[in-house]
Amino acid sequence: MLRYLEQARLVVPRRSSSGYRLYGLRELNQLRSLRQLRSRFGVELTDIAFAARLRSEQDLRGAVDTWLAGSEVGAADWVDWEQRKHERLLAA
Amino acid sequence: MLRYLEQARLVVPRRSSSGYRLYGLRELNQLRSLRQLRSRFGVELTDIAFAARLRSEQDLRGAVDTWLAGSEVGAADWVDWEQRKHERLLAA
DNA sequence: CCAACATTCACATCGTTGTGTTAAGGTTGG
DNA sequence: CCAACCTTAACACAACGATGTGAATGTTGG
Repeated sequence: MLRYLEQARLVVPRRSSSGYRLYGLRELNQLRSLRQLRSRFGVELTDIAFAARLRSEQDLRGAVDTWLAGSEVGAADWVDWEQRKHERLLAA
Repeated sequence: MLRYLEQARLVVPRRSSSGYRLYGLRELNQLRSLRQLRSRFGVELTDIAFAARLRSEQDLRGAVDTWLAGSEVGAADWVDWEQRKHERLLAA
């Protein structure tokens, strides 16, 4: 999993001269808070990727905002959706 | 696909008395702009779901912002990621 | 030197996303 | 009435996300 997160550039440890991954305080904190984000909010990695894009890509943010406004998607709908996903999980 | 979008509550047409889906101008616009969002920005449906959550769930937005700030993930990294995904697709 | 670690690479698995297909049947315009 | 639509339900499926497992090999503290 750590390798996966590294490849996704989410938590990238430094390397020792012989290639060993060195996890410092910074990385441990990232890992802990990342786990919190995921368990408490059901956030997925692609979601974080998207959040990062939203804050840096101006026109993307505009387009998304426009879409959301134009379609009156109350967040309640989406919460419902995520919730049903959860329920399906629990049913197994 | 239309059924899928309806179930995901993204584009929900009205129904005739006998259950037929009635797509009006509003829905057609939603479909067109949705397709643009996807093709131009590589946005996925879960991303839009997440954007909707971000704008309504205060504490979630805070948590994500904190995480992004604390880990100095330049958006360039994520763009890279998405780009490699694309390249892999094209390679097939 | 060697046991206990680490590394990469490759593969396996399970659920989700986004699509399409087919079957069995209801609605409707002409 | 009937052909041409629509509906739901069920299944199929490739790609991706998130995770684990194993083999073959390198590093290191004592």
